[in-house]
Amino acid sequence: MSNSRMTVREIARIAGVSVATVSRVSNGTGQVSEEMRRRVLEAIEKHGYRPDHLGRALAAGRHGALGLVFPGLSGPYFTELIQGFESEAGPSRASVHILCTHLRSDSDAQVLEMGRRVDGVAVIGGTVSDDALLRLAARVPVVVIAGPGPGDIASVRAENPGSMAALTRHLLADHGLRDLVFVGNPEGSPDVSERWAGFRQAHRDLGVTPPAEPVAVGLQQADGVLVAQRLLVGGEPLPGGVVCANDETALGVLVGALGRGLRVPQDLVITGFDDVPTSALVTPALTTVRQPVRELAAEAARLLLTAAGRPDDTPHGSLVLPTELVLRGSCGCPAPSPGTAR
Amino acid sequence: MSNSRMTVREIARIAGVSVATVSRVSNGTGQVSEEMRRRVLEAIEKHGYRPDHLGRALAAGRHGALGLVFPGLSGPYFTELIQGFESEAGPSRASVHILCTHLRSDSDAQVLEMGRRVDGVAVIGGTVSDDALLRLAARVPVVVIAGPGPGDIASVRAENPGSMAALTRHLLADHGLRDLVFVGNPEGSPDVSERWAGFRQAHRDLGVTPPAEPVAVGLQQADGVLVAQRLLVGGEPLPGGVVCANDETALGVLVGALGRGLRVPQDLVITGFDDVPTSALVTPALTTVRQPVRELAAEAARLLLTAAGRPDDTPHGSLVLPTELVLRGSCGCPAPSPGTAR
DNA sequence: CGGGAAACAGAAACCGGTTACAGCGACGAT
DNA sequence: ATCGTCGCTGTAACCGGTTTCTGTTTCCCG
Repeated sequence: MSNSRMTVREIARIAGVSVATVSRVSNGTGQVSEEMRRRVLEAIEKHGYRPDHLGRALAAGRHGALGLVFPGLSGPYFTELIQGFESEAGPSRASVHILCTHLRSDSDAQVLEMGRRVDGVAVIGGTVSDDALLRLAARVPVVVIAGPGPGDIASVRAENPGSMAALTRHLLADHGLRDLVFVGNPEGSPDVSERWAGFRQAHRDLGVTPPAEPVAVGLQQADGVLVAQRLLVGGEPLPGGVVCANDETALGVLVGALGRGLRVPQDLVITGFDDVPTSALVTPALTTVRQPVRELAAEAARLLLTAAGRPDDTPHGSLVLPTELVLRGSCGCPAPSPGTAR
Repeated sequence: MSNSRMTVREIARIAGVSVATVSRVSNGTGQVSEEMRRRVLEAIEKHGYRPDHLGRALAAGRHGALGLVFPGLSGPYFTELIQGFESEAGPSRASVHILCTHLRSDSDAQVLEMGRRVDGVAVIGGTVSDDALLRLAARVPVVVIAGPGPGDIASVRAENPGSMAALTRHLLADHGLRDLVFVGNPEGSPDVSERWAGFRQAHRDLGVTPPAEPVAVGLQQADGVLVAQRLLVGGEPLPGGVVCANDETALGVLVGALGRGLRVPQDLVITGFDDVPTSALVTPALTTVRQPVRELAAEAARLLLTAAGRPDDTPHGSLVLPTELVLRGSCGCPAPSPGTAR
């Protein structure tokens, strides 16, 4: 029963066979006679032997693990990402290492260190330097999630500028809104940068002058609440609409606006990006862009797992998953009847 | 420069020394003459050698890693937990493995498997069976976060029943409210179970009959919105107050209530538990109980790291961190002036 | 009955580090 | 001059598995 200190050699001694035979039985490889198999299995069963992961990994030259690097922010987006990644790695018996860079300066070194503990690393765009990314890719397969990979490093991303442009055009043309503000920091992440670009492009396409600067804040719900405080007080005229870089800030703005007695969308139009579960449920429901976050991470894990199998090292190319414009009440579109809301 | 296939023996051959010397130099242990050190460092530098983690771990008999098991739910609570854990493990050069059970049936086996890849495991209460927990603890140090550990397994938790009772007494006695409902599923997690107990205890202490059943829903913001839909429609009389098992559902209920034109706290009182960042920023600000989530996880990591050092295996005892009642506007207490809100 | 192939078991090398132990030279003390 | 000590270095064993390679049977077929 004492499973602690059991090794192949110990089991071999007990079963009266060689270590090779024990290994073959425990792995189901090679040819073993019925008699031998029985003896070995009996010893294994009796002493609760399970092969040590380290020895196995060392011999195989593989860790059986994937790494996931993300900035260390709160919210549904990142848990969703983690779970999408994990749900794909788990069935392949690969464990998942995570690293929160917290946007610290030594994160490059930490990522490199992670590179020698796993068989592949997925990095959220904007968390580590391009230099570190390239050095990392020299050792293990690397995939960038939600951002561009430098060099020929593979990337998995959602379609951002197109759908953000479509959303902005919808507000400008269909609802006739003007004086839109964009909430989000384009410097902070490639995703936001692309959305800001799409936002401006839509303006130019329609001959409208876009705002010169975004409202550069973080991506958390609390940031949205702060924006509402800043934007909706005093004698300042209300903006025509608040286009947020993600749903979390949009929900923050929404809560802040409703809490100040503003009516959405009559007094203020608000839109988000991501389509997190809450967005369909609030009143008014949030107009947003649906993004397959879980799929993004799952796809990254799949790429890494296949790349880890072959010596043909890093996967190439850039995979762009489609997004979908979701029009709900918060932009002024007629809200679907509550029963059919998804 | 080719760091790939460099081993101790290779470096030793190049530098013209023995593997022992290389190891001593790279680890800074033992006595090495200046001349030897120089030669070795030169070879290491020139060929970009970094010792392989697997070989080192195998020799040391330690993985240099901690595991974190959580159910796989979204939201700020879990990202907070992950980061608290990671921020403590990182500086000790321990990597963090995560496992989302998704409340699947085979999670016990997965947890056991994780047990042989790490030096210690932290498990969120309610995610794996007691049996699996005990088997796991036979191999590696184990700490339960936010829940009771079976046997003498250590646990780190926040004070739940007392602060929830204090909050409930405040609503019943100070605000004179009746017909409170409790939102949360006591079966789902030990935390919620303790809070439900505190809620009922406060009723009994004041001679008020508590509700027989909680509104048993999940812990996500979307669940709160659904509760608002269910609770606040039609001819049903409004409850006197909605006491939520955590802030996320409370924020969901708040958004749902505000979206229906209800005034909080005049028409409906809402309280939460956790004090997530958003709760202080919404209007009205959410009355809640502050819980040191990050600290909880960090403390668990610390316990595991010290336990992993010594052969004295699993840590014992149960550590209970204090919580703090935070009275804000959503229960009817006078809201602090906006400038001083924290 | 002889020959070849297939089935099976074990010894030993290997994965990439760490470290106990032994050996060797230089130095100081007796 | 001799002995002990100290400082440094190398050899080899070890961590716990997998796998190659060799050798022995056994079986089948001509």
